Order: sequence, then structure tokens, then C-alpha cells
Amino acid sequence: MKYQAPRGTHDILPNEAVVWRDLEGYFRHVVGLYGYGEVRTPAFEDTELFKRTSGETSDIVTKQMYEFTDKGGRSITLKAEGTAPAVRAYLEHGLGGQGQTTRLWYQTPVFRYERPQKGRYRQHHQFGIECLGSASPQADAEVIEVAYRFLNMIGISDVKVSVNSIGREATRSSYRQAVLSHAAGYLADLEADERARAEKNPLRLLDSKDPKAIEVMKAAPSILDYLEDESRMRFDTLCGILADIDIPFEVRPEIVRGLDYYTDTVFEVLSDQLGAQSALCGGGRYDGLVRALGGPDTPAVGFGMGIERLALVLESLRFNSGESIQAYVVAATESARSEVSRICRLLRSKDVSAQCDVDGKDLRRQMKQADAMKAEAAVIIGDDELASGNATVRYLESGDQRAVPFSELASHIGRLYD
RNA sequence: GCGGAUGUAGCUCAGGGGUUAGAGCGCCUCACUGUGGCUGAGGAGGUCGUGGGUUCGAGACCCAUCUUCCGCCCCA
Repeated sequence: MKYQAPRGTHDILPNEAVVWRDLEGYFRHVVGLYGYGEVRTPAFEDTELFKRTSGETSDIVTKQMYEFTDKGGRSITLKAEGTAPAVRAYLEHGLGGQGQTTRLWYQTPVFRYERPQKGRYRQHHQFGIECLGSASPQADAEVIEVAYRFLNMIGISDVKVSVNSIGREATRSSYRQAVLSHAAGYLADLEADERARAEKNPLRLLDSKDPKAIEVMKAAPSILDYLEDESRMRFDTLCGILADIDIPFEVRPEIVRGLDYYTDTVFEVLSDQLGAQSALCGGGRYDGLVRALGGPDTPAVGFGMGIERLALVLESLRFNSGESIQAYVVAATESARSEVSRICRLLRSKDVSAQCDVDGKDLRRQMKQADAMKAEAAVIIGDDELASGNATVRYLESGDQRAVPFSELASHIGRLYD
């Protein structure tokens, strides 16, 4: 084969596209219930947008950006993350008005140069929401609720919502010192690059999979003990709300996120169906980001959710379905063929999906085709039907068959869906 | 970026130096010229990921490369 989809990308074929369309519909529905408005931003942005917001030392900026210079000499980067572009659009078009709370959602491709693996791709897609302008813990809870409710609606209920607070700048810097001194002995044993990584972001040590690190960090101080009063209160309030609205969650003080802009609340939703790439959804509060992009001080909170990973979990739950059609119109005799295409057009004009044979197949082959397409009904038309004005409608699943006047076909078959 | 696997028919996979490369499922034809699913009999479909090399001979062995997958890193 000469050409194939580039590494880490994939085609979505008709069977899977059905699942994607359903997911999109459900997400649209849920965010609609909460009054979020859709934003669609470009596939690429000024490189600086990502560098400024994700953090110069973040993995995204240091090694994962699809960055290039365009013919005008501009440095461009394919969308590496959903939040910064949404916030850029929010500021550019003044969507925040006089500081009102503004709710936005998006569905977007995301490009990151990473080593592909199941559930990790170089182009993947995310649903996301951003609630901008509110500092209330109720906003944090709402965002988590939207994620949880959506997952439930699509049948993914076996998930864990993990929450944490990483506080503000002062908390992180004093906690950072505490972790480093706690782990000093351990750090001395590490390889150089691991040590550099740990020192750059000591919070990562808490997430380490190295058994020695896990052992050492068992006794490490918790960031929750370093929170300032305001952060502490926010976190307690958030946990209280989540409990009130029956969202099962656990507090996991070791959660850290890879983007520098998070403040206070961070959360993840994990699934155990995904192997090493277990996060279905990740998000949190980012009270400094809007200002960092040149806007007014604006508190905000949001999440991103990986659509490929949702599809993987659904596949493992066998919620897969195929493309089907309502009516397959069959010509039982050659003289009925023109009437068959007329009936097809009639059904479609009444919003009933219909297909018929165009290759001159005989009755038996047409019935086989109807079956293969999982049609609800075969509408059979031959000389007898032409004479009587009644089509023979055969319901393929039950095998029941009845005569239906041509003019009533659409309402008759359409009713199956009521 | 590091370590380890993998690639043979549309799909899932067998074959591990020796004529014309196999199975199941799917597809096509026929039994079956007004009725699909079941059955039986036929059939089509492969540059064995790609490029080099070793050999009298390579799908198989060697090297390179690409893809996918597993783990790490990291994330959705």
C-alpha cells in the first residue's frame, strides 16, 4: 500500500462515525442543558499563545507542538490544547462583557507530537467546556457535574472522579520546598534526567510509578496541609457540593496536571478500560490564564475530554452500532423498477430513509441486500402490487408481512420510530 | 525520546528455508427465475508492510525503514 494515514492519526469509517455522531449529539445536549455556547476556533494559532499559557517547561511546549513557519514568516502551531484558544477567542471578541460569567463549549481536534499508543494519538479530538468569570466553588462543581452527567448519559458510569487542590502560588512554592527536602535522600539515587524532572516539578514525584518513589512519598506531606485559608475553604465547599449532588468522588492529593496555568481545583476522570492512558477527562481552575493573555483578572474553570478514549470505552462496553436504513424498496418484477425508485423518493421526501437496487439484481438478491443493510422493512413492489396499489411490507426482524397502500407507506414505516 | 513486541486475503489468524501460500468469517455464483436469515456445492480475492542482503532457492534467515501495540515519559 503506497499511502497510509500518517503516524498517530486514523480514519473514522462509517461504523465508527455512527458512534462519534451519537457522542457529539449527547455532548451538545448536555452542555445545552447548562446553557453553554459553542465556540469553534481555528486549527492553528500563533505559537506564542501556547508557549505563554502551557508553560515554557511543560511537555507540550518543550517537545509536543506541531510548530512551523508559514510562508509569511509567522510561527504557527497546530492546536495543542483547547483552553488557550477558547480563552483567546473569548478575549478577542469581548464575550465576557462587563465580567459576567460566560459559558463556552467546544469540540476540536488537538495535535501533539507524541509516541502513539492505544488511546494516545498525534491528532486526537476533545470535547471541552470553559466557565469564565466566576470564582465560586459552585462553578467548579458545575463543570465536574457536566462531565459526570455526560459520561453517565452515554453509559459510562463505572468511572472515578478524582479531585485535588493545588492551591495558589504561595502554597505551591512552600509545598515544593517541603517535598524536595522530604525526598532529598531519594533524589540522590535518581538518574540525572529523572532528577531534573523531579526538581523542575516536585509534585510529579507524587505521581511516580517507581516503587522506591512510591515508598518514599508515602510519608510525604500532603499539599492539602499547605493550602491557604481561601483555597482550603474553596476545596471543602467543592467537596461538600459534590457530595450533595451525588457525584461519587475521591480526594487524591497526588493529582497534578501537566499545564502550568492551573490554580486551586484540579480533577480527573479515569477509566480502567484504557490501559496506561487512563484519563478520560481532565480539568481544573485557571484563575490566572485570562490575565496572562492580556485580559482582566478573570477566574475560570473547565475541562477537556478525549473523544477517542470515550469511543474506546464504549467499544469495550459493546455499545457499538452500525449504519442502517428504514426502508429497502424491492422490485419483484422488472416492470416495477420505475415505481420502486419513485417510492424511494417519496419516502425520503417524508423523512423516511430509503434505498433500492440500481444494479438489476433479482428479487432474492435484493432481499439479501435489505437484510445485510439491517433495514427495518423491505417494501416489495411487483406486478400484483402495481395492480392493487398496495405495497407488500415485510418487517425483516419478525418476518411479518402486510399490504400497505403506496400513499401510507411513509407514515406506516415512520411510525416504527415513534 | 527510551525499552520490548508486531505486520500474511476486506476482517481474525495459521504457516518458522524447498513445487502453484492456507483456514474461519465476509464477498460473488449456483441449487433458488415473487421473498432475506438456515443448508449444500462452486468461485473471486495476496507485489506475505516496504527496501536492501544471505542462499541454488526467502513469506520464513540478516540489516534498514515504516506502521501498530505494550511499558516508560506524559497526557485526553
